Amino acid sequence: MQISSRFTIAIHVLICIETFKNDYKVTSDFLASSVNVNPVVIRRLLQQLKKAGIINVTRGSGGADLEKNADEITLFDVYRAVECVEEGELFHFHENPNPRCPVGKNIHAILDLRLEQIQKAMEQEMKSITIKDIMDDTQKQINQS
Amino acid sequence: MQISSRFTIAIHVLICIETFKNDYKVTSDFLASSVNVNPVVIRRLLQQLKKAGIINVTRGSGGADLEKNADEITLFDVYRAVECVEEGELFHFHENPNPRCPVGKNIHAILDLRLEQIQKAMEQEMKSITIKDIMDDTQKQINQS
DNA sequence: TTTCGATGTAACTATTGACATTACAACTAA
DNA sequence: TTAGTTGTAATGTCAATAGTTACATCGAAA
Repeated sequence: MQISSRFTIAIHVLICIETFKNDYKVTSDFLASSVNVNPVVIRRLLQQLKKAGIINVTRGSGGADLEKNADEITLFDVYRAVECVEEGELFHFHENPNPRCPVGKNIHAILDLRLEQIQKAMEQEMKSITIKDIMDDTQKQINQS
Repeated sequence: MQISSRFTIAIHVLICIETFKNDYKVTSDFLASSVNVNPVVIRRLLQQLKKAGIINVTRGSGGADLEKNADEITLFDVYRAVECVEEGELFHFHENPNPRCPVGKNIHAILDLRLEQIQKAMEQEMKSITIKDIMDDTQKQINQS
């Protein structure tokens, strides 16, 4: 099972918002066209990003813009905002192991620390990358192509 | 979306195989009882671990045992063996972004390196932990409880 | 103050993947 | 040959993602 495409779509959306902020009104239709999904999917996503304090969405006249500076938004913030994993737990634990088996009884206690260690490694890496970094990558890539 | 419980079940199974190897014939029914899932789920999992060269499964008379030493099996080996993520890609990319949008056209090239960087961080951590480590944790935990 | 373009959200559907379960052929040792 | 086990196909159930339609609500401009 992979981490939901909501994550990559969210990054795509944030890059678009920042890239086109001076030239276009960045609406859900505009974004939906770039990402190539249904506008409602984008609107739902924008709500999640808004709740997390990452963007503003303007009702009525329309459009979205960043609430924070691009270098203050990390990929971890985005990841958390779009709730790709339930309750922040990357690994799905099998429930109800047999309590009468010494391994089954203790497996949760045994593995919790190790799984957390792995998850933390991933999250640390996410925290080290900001939307600003991706914006810079984007400029380079667009200039090249 | 979380990483499949196949991963934690596989670790549970390997710990059981090693813990009980001298006292029981470790069959799919035995394992199913400890994990508390259907024996067929265990058999399918055992096949994946076998294909990866991690364990042996004895047809006919039954039972499973490790093919390598516990300190030569990393959590990454297990993770790969049970194919928790499609084609080794942790992140699900949205397909068909708009090629006429400068962001949509380049988003894949822009993000690929960064996502790989995050995935690698997680995989490195997985490679640093072996079944032997978990076995040691298990002994401590069982003695305590 | 009406109109227009947009957001916010509910409702429904389709699709996909995980996991459970039944059934049975194939195999091995006693 | 028999009993116990593995290997695997077939089928069912459930949850999550994502697509779509529909419409109430909002805000700015005509």
